[in-house]
Amino acid sequence: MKSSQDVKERLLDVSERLFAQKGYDHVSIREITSKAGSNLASVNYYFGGKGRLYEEVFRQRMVPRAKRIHDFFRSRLRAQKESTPGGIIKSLAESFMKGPVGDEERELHQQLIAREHTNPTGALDIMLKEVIYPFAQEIQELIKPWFKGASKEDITLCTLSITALIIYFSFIGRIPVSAVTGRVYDEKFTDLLVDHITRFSLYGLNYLIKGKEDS
Amino acid sequence: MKSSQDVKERLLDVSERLFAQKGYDHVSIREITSKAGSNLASVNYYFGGKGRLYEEVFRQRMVPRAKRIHDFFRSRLRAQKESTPGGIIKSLAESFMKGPVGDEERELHQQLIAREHTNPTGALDIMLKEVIYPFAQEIQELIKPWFKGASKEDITLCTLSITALIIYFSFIGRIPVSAVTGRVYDEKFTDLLVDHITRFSLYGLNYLIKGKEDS
DNA sequence: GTCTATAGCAGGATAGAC
DNA sequence: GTCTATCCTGCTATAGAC
Repeated sequence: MKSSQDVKERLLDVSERLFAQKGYDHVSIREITSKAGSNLASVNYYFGGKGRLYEEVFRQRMVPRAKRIHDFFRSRLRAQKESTPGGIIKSLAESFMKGPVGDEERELHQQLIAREHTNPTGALDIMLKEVIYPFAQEIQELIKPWFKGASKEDITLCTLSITALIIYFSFIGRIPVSAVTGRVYDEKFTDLLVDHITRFSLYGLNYLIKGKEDS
Repeated sequence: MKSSQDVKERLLDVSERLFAQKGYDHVSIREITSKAGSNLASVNYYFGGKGRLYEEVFRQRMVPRAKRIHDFFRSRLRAQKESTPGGIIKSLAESFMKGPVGDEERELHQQLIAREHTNPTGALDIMLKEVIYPFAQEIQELIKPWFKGASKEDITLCTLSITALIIYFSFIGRIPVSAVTGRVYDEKFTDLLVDHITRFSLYGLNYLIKGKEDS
């Protein structure tokens, strides 16, 4: 039995994958509906158009998944006795790069986010408001107690730098990263990257302490 | 007098701006030719199609501009008595974020590069081979002597991390960066970012030295 | 070399039968 | 609710006049 719920869910699943793989413009309603095994008119019937379907993918798939990653990060953190900066960063990198979702799903997620960064539609705003902004606030609060003397702005920028590294290495920069290092993104390389990001960021954070000493 | 050279040049200039602003798919030959004041057929006549025009934009505009930025970096470096890691990184960030081109041109350049990262066509390969790869090699060679004990791979990853920060803060991450910091990208903020990237990276590099001491 | 007119195609959306 | 047939728009590319 395929209830109308099933059709909607399948449309969301199929279109999310296609949007991530090929980008919004390169996916046609014809392709979505044929792969979802539904009718050509179904996208318009259920969502009111291709653009609305895209938005719903963010609301019903991307946001909840991002929240799961967020929760995963929190539980990781609780598992440590004490949240040191190193522990925070490592939990962060691992949550994003090896988090609570399958490899393929994570890749879809990162790909769509990356596309929205360079081709922003309204959908990025949904993520910003629902996930990115609150998450950023939380990280800042976690880091702050360790760097009492640092300004709020410096802490914010450091937080952004850590996410920049994660986003770049986990997806946006894949092509140049592979080209320059000569490596493919297998599990071993991902582990190496998590390790690198953690250490580079951890040392980077030190400027919050030592920044004022030298000139 | 408009020689055929003029038409070609105008087509390259106009289309580069449009491709950067709207992305390849959202620019039509009609718009390009009308803004360039040339005929609808001129793109096909001179370049052999929209795709070829796009490639030529990279070959004739992006690559030379990137080489100018590269040269600017080198001259910056020579101006210092001694190339310390801090000097190298600062020159790097400044070359990209305040380099030898006007603000609008730099924004176009970064925008196109960013689009190619998430929507790769063959054009990114041109940049990789002609600019990105050789540039990355050069930076590595510059940094290497300062961190004798570090592995080649770690140095490569650090180099990539520095470029990741530059790329993220200068364009890809603009929307989240503005949202989280509450600031707009004016000259003052750009200066602050250059400063932050330099310091964060400089401290980050330290793990190349100290990495082995602590477990 | 330059231009117009048009071929040829693909896509989103919808009307209306069932 | 589901499906098909079709409309309409917008695009690239090109043929052929000038």
